[in-house]
This record gives sequence, C-alpha cells and structure tokens, in this order.
Amino acid sequence: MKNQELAKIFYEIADYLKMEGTPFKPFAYEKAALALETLEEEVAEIYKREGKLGLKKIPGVGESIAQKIEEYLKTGKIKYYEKLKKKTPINLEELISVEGLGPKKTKVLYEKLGIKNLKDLEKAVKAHKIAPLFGFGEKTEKNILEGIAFVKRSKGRFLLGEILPKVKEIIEKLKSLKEVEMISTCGSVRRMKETIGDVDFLVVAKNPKKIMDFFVSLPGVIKIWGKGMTKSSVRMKEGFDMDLRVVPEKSFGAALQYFIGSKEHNIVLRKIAIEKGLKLSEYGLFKGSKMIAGESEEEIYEALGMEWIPSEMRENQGEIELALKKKLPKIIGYNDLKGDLHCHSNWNGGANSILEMAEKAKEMGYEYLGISDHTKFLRIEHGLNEKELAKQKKEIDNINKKFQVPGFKFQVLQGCEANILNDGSIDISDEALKKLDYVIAGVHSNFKMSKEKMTERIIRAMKNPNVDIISHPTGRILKRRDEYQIDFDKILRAAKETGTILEINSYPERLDLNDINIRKAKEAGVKMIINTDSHQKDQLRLIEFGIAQARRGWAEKEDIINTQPLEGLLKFFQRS
DNA sequence: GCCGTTTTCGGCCCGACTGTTTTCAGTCG
Repeated sequence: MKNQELAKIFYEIADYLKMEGTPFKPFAYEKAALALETLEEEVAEIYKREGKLGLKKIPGVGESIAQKIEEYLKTGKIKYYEKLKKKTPINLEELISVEGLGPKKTKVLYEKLGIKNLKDLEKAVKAHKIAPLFGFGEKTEKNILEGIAFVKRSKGRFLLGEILPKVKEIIEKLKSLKEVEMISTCGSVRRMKETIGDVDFLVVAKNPKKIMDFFVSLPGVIKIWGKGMTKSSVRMKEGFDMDLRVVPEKSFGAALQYFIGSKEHNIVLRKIAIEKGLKLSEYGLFKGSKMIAGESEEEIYEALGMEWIPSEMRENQGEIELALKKKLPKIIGYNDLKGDLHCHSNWNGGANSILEMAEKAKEMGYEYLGISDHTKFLRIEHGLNEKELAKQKKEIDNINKKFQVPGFKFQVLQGCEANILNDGSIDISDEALKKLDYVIAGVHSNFKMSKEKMTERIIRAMKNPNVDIISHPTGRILKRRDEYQIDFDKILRAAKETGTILEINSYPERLDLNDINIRKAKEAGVKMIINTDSHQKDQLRLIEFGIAQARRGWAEKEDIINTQPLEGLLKFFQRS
C-alpha cells in the first residue's frame, strides 16, 4: 500500500511546511495526499505502466510531487521529507494529534522547551511549564492536558479504515499461495469495529510451514513475536500486530466462531452449550468426546438451537436471545444501497467534477447520486451562495440529460450541506433551499457549546421545514475529538416529530452516528441515511464502513432511506 | 507546488472562534 504511505508522508510534509509558515505549498501537498489516499489503483502500477507522466495525471500531482513519488518508489525514501524531519526532529504527527495544538504551537514548544513527543509534552504540562510561554496560557495548558488524555485513551487502536485495506491486500496475497485452502479474517476486523487492536487471520492449509514462512516475511513486518506450525505473530511497521493461525478443515467453523468473538458473545454461547450438555471450543462443538459440529459456523449455531448471527452483531447486546427465538433482525446488506446523498464536487472542496462523481456512482450500480456541496459559511470549502447553487443546478440538469438512456435509470440530485449557525439558523436563504431536491444541515463550527445550547441549536435546525437530513449528528472525530455535548434522546424525539433523517457518515474517522446511536435511532423509529461525505470519486467506496456501522447498530433495510429506489426516496423529502 | 472555457504566471487559503492579547496569532472546518 504505497499509496497510503505516500499520503501520510505528504500530509506530514504539509504540516512541516505549515510549521515554517510557508504559504500555499502545504495546501498543494494535502491535495495530493488526499488524492493518493483514495486512489483506486496502486501508484506503483501506474508508474510501471505510464511512468512519471502517468503520475502527473493524478489530480493535485504535478512535476515536483511526481518526482517525489518516483523517488519513493525507487528508493523507499524522499530526501526532501528526510531533510524536513532532520531540521525539526519531533514527532509532529503525534503532537498535532492533540486537539488545540497545531504546527505553530508545536514549533514554539520544541524551540522553547525541547518538546519532541507526547511524553515530553505531558511532562511539561504537569510541571506547568507551558502556561507561562508567550501565546500560551492557563486554558491552553488545561486543554492540552485533556487532549493528551484523549489521545492516550485511543492509542494502540487503529481505525478500521486504515487497517481494512491492508488486511484485504494481505488476504489476497495469502490466497495466491496454492497451499492455502481457506482463509478468513477474525476478531474486531471481522466484526467491523470502528477501531482495531490487532488483526487475526485464520487459515486452512496443507503445508503450514510454507504459509508461516510467507507470513513472517510479508513486506512491512518489522518484528516477529513468534513463529510456529499453528500460530505466528508479527508486528507491522505501522505499529499494529497480526496473528495467523492454521487450523484443520474440520475445525474451521469453530475456530472462526471462536476468534471472531467478541469474547462476551462467546462466553454466553459456551454457557448455552453447557446447558445442552455440550462443550464449545475453538476445535468444535462436542458431545462427550464426539464432535457434532465445527466445520462451519452455521452448523454450530444451528446445533445450539439458534440462528446464525452476522459477525457485526456479536457483542452480546441481546443478539443471542433473539437468535434463540429465531427473531434476529434482517440487517441491511452490503449491496442494499441505491445511492449516496452526501458528496462534494469540485464546486467546492471536492477533487472531481459532478459528472466524474456521477459516472463513478453509476459504475457502482447506484440509481442516484446527490451532490451536497457546502454553503456560504464555510469559505475555505468555497461554500456556495444562492446564485452559485442556481448555476450548479443548470449543470446538474445538463448532466441528467446525458444520463437519459432508455432502459437505464440514473439521476443526479442536487442538495447541499448547509451550516447550522450558533443560534440554530441556516446560513443560506429558505428560498434557495426550497429549490433543491433535499437539504443536509450540519454543525461545522463552535463545538464546545453547553449541552443544552448545542441540543437546542440542532433541534432548531431540524424544525426548519427545508432541512431533511442532519449530517454527522454528534460531531466526533475518532482518535481526536469526542462528540460534542448533546442530549441525544431529545434530538431523537425532535427528529421523529419533524421527520428529520439522521446521517450515518461513512468517513472512517467519523462513523457518526455510531453503532449505539444507530440502535437508539432505530428503536425510536427515526429514519437514517448512509452517506460517504466523499470529497472525491474514489471515496464513494467508503460506503462499506457506513454500512458496517449500520449493521453493528442492527439497522434494517427499512430504517435506511437510501435503500429506496429514487421515487421512494424523494417521498422522504416532502418536496412537491 | 499546482493549475488554466478569462491565465503558462499569478492566483490559491476564508472566517469564526478561542485564548491570548490590548490588536492578534493559531486552530479548525
């Protein structure tokens, strides 16, 4: 995954340049990083095929960045980046992950106090060395302390969005070995938990030694914790660990069940087995010494008198009871969505044109795609005003004409992602909103409001008859910032009353609503929509993470409005 | 450093808020 590695480096270069106060360049590096991050094809492949010229076709990549990509592909290093790191030898990524600390403050902390990493920072905060610095103060010091605590709490866990692409790549590599007969991921990756501790693979194989040799010498392995015939364990350079187990075919299902977990789910399952006079382990389901099930998960669950439970639901949150009664909800499937309504085009922050986004959506088999660019208030994203929205509508109408092919259904809708201002009003006129197919509204500023005020703010927005959807309703950013203070039950009641739809945002850092809130919304009878918030066409694929989260929240097809075909969908927006 | 249905050079990255100031810098989206 050279793409991800390069993206990370370019983001970091951008931060170093910001630290120096360099104008514009950081923006260019970030743009290139964003493009690389979600590029479908490996840069190495592009380079192999088309050389540097091919690299320059990537949006945001010009001569200089293409050269750096080339350098990295050839040497594994970028001299320019190494030089920046050498000049200011600090763990920049770690330090700016503390909310409230940016590149500039980090630089001051390094120059005045020699702070190089989180540990140094914590020491300095605790010794009250930071508040007296020029430009800092008591409150900053306190905020930094809270920020450190938050970063530490989420440390050692990785975003599913960071890990899953790597896991899929490794699975493909392992599958290509002829010795591998069956393979699967287990653990929290398989349960699609939003953050992952380590990665587990389960393999049925003829020649375990060969598999193990291959596994411990995968690119990116920096440490081998252990290597045996049935289990090997390694540390990857990104910092996470991976285990691989080889099991006999007749136990594959039992091992899968055991290692997918969760632990809590398994404990209850084993109790049920005992009650039936059986014993469940990773080797199988046994009656005395006779194995009665184990080759597949399905036969184990069946033998225990219950329905098979999708892995995303296995958290012992009531799913076992329902499975015993054969009343599990039919949770939404990964191919049930008919479109995506939260996407940004190059009319504001996005990298691709509306047409490019639409073509990608069409390719994914969608029936519709909603363009929801930011409105006025967010100037950095080139938020659109009333006039520009009207102009954009013309473009969308033209594009839709192109898509009018007999026997083929596809339509681009025009929405917007408007801003909920401090008092709950919307930053663009009702007349303009009325002309759109639908309206998303979201909070993008002033997050540290009191619980009461923030709740009131969002509810007022929901009461605006033009607002259909609330985007990323709780505002959390994983590993960075907690959700803002809101009374979620009150929000749900207001959503129900006003018929407002709550978004499940698929961005791996957001996944907002989260699984718990999705379940609450479902129980409250509030409709939801799964969107990506794509800023470029390849991000449309992030929808997988939103769907996974919906499945973890037990959402069914009818809870999610974009499982509806276009006609049904539009009914939710009550436009005439 | 990137980009071009006004441009191959000169734009691009604005505005609110916070916390620190006493007129403003840094952070965040």
